[in-house]
Amino acid sequence: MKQRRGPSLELVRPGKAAHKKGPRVTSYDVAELAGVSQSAVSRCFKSGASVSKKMRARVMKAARELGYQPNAIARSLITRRSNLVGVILSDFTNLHYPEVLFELNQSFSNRGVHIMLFTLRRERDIDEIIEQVFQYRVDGVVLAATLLPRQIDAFEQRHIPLVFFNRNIQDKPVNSVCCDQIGGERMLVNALVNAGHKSFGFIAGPDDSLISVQRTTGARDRLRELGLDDMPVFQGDYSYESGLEGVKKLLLNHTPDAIICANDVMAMGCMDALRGEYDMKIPGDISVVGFDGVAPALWSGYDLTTIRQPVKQMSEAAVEMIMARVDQPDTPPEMRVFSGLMCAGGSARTA
Amino acid sequence: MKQRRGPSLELVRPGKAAHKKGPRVTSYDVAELAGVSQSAVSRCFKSGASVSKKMRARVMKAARELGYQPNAIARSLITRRSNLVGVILSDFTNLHYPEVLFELNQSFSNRGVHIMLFTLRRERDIDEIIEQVFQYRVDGVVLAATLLPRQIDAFEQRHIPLVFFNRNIQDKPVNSVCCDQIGGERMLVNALVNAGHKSFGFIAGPDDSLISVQRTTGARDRLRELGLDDMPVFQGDYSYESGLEGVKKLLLNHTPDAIICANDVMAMGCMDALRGEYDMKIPGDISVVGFDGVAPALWSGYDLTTIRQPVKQMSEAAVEMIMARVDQPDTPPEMRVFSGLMCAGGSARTA
DNA sequence: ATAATAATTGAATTCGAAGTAAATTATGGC
DNA sequence: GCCATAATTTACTTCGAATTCAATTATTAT
Repeated sequence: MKQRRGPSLELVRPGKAAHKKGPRVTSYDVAELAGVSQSAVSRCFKSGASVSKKMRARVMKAARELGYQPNAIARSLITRRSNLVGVILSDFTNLHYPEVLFELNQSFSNRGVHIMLFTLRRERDIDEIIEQVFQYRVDGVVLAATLLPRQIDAFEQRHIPLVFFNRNIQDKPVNSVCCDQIGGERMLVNALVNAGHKSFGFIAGPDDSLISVQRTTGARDRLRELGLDDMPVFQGDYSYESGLEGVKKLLLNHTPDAIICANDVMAMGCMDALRGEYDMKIPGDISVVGFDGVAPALWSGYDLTTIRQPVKQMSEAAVEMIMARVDQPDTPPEMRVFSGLMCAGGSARTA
Repeated sequence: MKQRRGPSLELVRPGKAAHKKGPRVTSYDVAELAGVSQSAVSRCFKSGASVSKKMRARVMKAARELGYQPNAIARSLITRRSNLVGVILSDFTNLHYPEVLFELNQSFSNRGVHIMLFTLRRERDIDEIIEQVFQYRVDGVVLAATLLPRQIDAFEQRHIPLVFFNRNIQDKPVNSVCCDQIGGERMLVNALVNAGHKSFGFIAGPDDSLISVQRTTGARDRLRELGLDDMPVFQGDYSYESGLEGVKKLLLNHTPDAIICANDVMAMGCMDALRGEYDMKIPGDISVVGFDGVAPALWSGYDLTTIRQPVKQMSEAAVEMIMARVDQPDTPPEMRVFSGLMCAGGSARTA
């Protein structure tokens, strides 16, 4: 086992500790200690590389002694793969999104990919956020927010895989994963009508929310098909408070026997208002249904009849689509629509 | 305005488009188009740099034309600053943590720092997560999870600023931001006792949760000081279900006139069980209090009496501490304890 | 044992921006 | 207009790991 002084000397880089901070352990340090080349160290940390086990053992021992961890930043630079994805969420206050984030994180981390989180304070911050996303050379982006065509183009030009979460974009072929909003509302309406409900009220989300628009028209169209009267619509903003407010507005003129809410949070506000301020029995006097299937809605306190989005499957699908594009950039855009699961709770009379 | 063909030719790098992917725009491309050096481009994108306005204008124009965005990965490599921080969360199902994450993200992004999210499936995954955090050379880490001394040491050796969120570590000086769990419980107990409650029950979190231990002893000690009987403790796991279960166990033998829960989610489970399965009036027959101040607990359906953690201030403090250490590595560890805000709701008789 | 082949290993280069020091240009004073 | 000083600008090097290709070593076939 002859020592190789020569080569190992050449490994000492010129201005090593020249910079500011304390000594960081690099692959050169490991190489020097193990008496091998830097390339060898690099190869030892790559799975399918050609390394003898003697070499691997020596390098790993040295690495362990020095507490070496390969620098993912440097690796990203040369491989052009950051193993980072951006997740852009517009509405973090809606209880639904933390769940989405959690599931996305699970799915990505199973593939060794990490999430950089971006939240939008105001919708118009999006351009700034997009710039930052670009700067970090993320491998892909999952968006639960809306983009303008020119913004989508920017992603395409840079070949950054993009998946929209619950927003389908018109006039542009893009990847998206959606819950079938319309189908979900139709299920709810069918169940309500079958149980004898005749008069409806609707509490919607913001009018610039495509999800809300879809849920609203989904319900309205089905009611029309069934020959029922048009329902009054109150426009809320997905918040609990707007659920409370919606009830007050809807009960001003007439008394529906069912209120359909564009999401669970408003539905819960709605229920609290009906019980607390109108002393109505749910579902005896009135039925309430929501959409999303967030945890508190399923608790026995609310026991909300709702459409539960298959968040786990949707997240997994989004991740699959991103990764497919990363590995195979010419994968064509696809739209995957998942049916929600009807959860018949005690908040509505259903048949 | 003479053209400088010579120098700009030398800027063409040898094996430019040799790699795999399509052409990415780099500072060299911008330099070439603007007819300046790469250094100049770099300086134009740095705030306090010495650049003539003529130069800046020319470079910016070229950059805009090419859609150039500086590569944050390459920048991180040379500056040794990633502007990334890791946030490690152990229990994402607790509604409290999404709020923490959101506030942390707000505070960090105000400082141009981005969050890499890590969640723990099982507590023992922590070592693996730590490795990944190290690999990305994050500038700091916020932890809402527990660490062993050896793990803390690893962070110190690498000079990675660390802040614990609601976990105070014994026997080691570390940065932490906490809500005063003990003080909070004392406030609750005082209010309950002042209103005449005499017999208590407690629903705790997991016994390896320091927060739960502190909240439990905080309540118990105050009860003892006030000369009241020791309270039975049911050990839950912070989940809604364990709140339900806790009620069943606590009501088996005796009937307390107040149940204290180690967090809001269990308190809500507790309330639902009392109302739904025991048909008890809250707060007429029994009082319930929680801890955290999560959104649903403050809704009128529950209107829970609880201690609201000042999440925004705590997050801002955590961020400040991280950034202080980044800029000034020898900043001594500090522990910042924030008092919670007592929210007297309708779930408890209080005075 | 020897040639032919396969498996390892290493030197040098690359990713893209930033810092350093030297060179150039602009400004000021007289 | 000329020298001194300040302000810009450039060439070159650096950060740390991966990769290419040539060199070396180990295996196999003959």
